[in-house]
Amino acid sequence: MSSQYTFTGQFTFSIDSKNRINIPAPLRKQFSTKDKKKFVVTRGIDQCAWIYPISEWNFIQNELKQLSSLSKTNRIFLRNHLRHANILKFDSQGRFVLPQSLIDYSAIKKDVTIIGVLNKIEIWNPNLLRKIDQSDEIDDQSYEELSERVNI
Amino acid sequence: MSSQYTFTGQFTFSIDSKNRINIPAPLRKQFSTKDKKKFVVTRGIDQCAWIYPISEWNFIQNELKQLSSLSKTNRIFLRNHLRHANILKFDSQGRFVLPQSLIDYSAIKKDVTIIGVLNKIEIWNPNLLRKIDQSDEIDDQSYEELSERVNI
DNA sequence: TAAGATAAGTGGTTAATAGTGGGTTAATTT
DNA sequence: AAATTAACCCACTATTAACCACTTATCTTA
Repeated sequence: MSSQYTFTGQFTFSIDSKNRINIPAPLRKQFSTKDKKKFVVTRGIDQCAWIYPISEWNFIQNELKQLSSLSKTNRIFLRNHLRHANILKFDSQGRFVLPQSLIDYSAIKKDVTIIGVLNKIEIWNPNLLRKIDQSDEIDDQSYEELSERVNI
Repeated sequence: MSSQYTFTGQFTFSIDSKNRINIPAPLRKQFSTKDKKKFVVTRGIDQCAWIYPISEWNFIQNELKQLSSLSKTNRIFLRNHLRHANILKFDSQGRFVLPQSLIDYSAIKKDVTIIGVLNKIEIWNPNLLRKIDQSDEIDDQSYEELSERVNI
């Protein structure tokens, strides 16, 4: 069963003096009535924050349950993924306050770049994203491997 | 399963002061009632913008959903493919506004050349397209390789 | 083939919404 | 009880989307 969410697009917003960030309307509109305005913010694997609608997060949690804690990698991964997860909801203007720990982790100052990546939303420091963009080229070998699994 | 869309032809239109571009009627007429007026504009692999009817795009999205974000290559690939994708619909006159980022990317000024390429539509700066046209000749060797896979 | 009718392409105006900022009250913490 | 934080409300501005209007081209039909 696959996700109902298909976030796309890129937006440049700002974080205000009360650490509030606005969710871009095109993304916010996708939130189903079932999920109300609830979502989870947590650490991304890269240096950014990830946002999952609550139903997505529940699905991910079920996936995570399959990882045995006998493996050290699993233990570390589970810890880091779960301990920084905050269940939030956005206010009547569509904003939420980004926890200080995530502001620090993703080195966010004044501006943020918000991008939709299918079932999640990423919050970036614009400069970091730009840097990643340039350094993280996908090599031909990886493209070859991708092509065997994805037909587009 | 192959696409229902078979866009063909070339048209020269203009972009107006509000960054609106008209979809040529022959192409627009193909949009199925199922797709309403919804489509996706995104970066082409060459220096142009690509338009996919929403059902075409959904197919691509479903393929992308199979990629786990635990892989770094996947994360980069997903981000860069999705962040430039804008879900839009054309207005009652058959136009849409081309996002500024795509205007920049494809170096569009006043005139645009719109061409149908099977399941997608390409938006070009006429000068760029002309230049590509001259430099990107297909050599005999490549034609040979093509001939083994496509029977026309 | 000429004239009317229809559709297509382009331009502008208005009304609604989105993004942002700040203040007030309620809740929680110390 | 004081202080800090979180929820809620109101307001301003800029952008966007819906609407209306005009000109040119194409098609139809007498």
